[in-house]
Amino acid sequence: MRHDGFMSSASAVPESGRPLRNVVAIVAEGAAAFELGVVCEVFGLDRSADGFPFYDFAVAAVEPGPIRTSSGFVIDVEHDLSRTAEADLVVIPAWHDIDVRPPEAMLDAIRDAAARGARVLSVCSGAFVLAAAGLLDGRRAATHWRYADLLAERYPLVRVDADVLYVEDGPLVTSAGTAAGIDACLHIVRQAQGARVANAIARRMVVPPHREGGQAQYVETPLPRLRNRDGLGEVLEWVRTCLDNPPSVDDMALRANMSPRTFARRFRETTGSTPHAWLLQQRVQRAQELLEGSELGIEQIARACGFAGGAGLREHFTRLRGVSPQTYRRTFGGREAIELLSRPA
DNA sequence: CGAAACATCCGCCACT
DNA sequence: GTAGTGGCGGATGTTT
Repeated sequence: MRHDGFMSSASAVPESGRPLRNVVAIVAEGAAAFELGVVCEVFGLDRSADGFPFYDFAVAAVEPGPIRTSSGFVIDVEHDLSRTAEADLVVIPAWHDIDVRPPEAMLDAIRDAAARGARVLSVCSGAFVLAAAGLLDGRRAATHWRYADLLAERYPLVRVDADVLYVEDGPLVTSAGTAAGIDACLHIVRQAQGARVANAIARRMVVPPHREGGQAQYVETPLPRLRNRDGLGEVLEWVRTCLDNPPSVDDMALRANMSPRTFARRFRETTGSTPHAWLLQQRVQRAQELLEGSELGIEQIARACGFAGGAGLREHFTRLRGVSPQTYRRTFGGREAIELLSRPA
């Protein structure tokens, strides 16, 4: 398994395509502070000292200068849209008024970016900007549930999916309201820099831990009703109930009604990890929970997580978390533990 | 710690 | 021709 090194995965281009270094968020008068904030949090902080990838991040507008957010405060935008010319990812955090057609310069900028092969991400009502540019024609898309019907009505060629947190279709990623933007941003990081970097950033943001491990759990799990497009999510849930006696990869494939080979492929496509590597992550996470929240001994915890003895647990816990189980329990707790786990191994 | 037995992963390729 | 599937085998990783 080679998904555990930040340095290697951060510098190399992973399996899924182009590098991700240059990120631009486009804003306009009435910009949504939270949606923009999410993008800034994921891509705009320099965490390189901790071994995270560094993004060349900028906020741009058609006309640089002061822009008033929907919350009333003013931000000073330094860049104009020429800044998007070298972007690997262009983000439309939201659009202040879906009845107002975005300026042609903005539409041109994202069309050019997409034509160049850059990725384009929208959050919430930002999907209307992508749709106005014609980029979503014939593609699946997500937006805030309040706007889903309207988006489908105005742009009949867009296949609006109202159930998911975000949708990836080709180079385009569209996400639902506000916080779903976090999931979409992390998804893009996961593809470009690997699941482990994405998970670590998620930890750093103190996003609930059950969101880690892959999109299958939440992309394919609709907000209102439960539906699993390929049965993967159900299998993941099932595996979680028997971590003390972990199923083999073949068992999981059987449960998913797929051949082991296809199961492994599906698994990588949706989670960015391999079945066994993911399973180990789950077992170590369970151990982590038990170390914090129970009085069980290391041996007992090891057995509860499917290890034959403390040695196996120690090896994997240390590798994946950077400290031994003992040290973790003894030295760290609560907030400090979160801080510790944010560091590369 | 190493060794041996066992499981997983992934490129390759034939097949639908 | 293109796209998806799944078997195979050797390198690699895991368990005992």
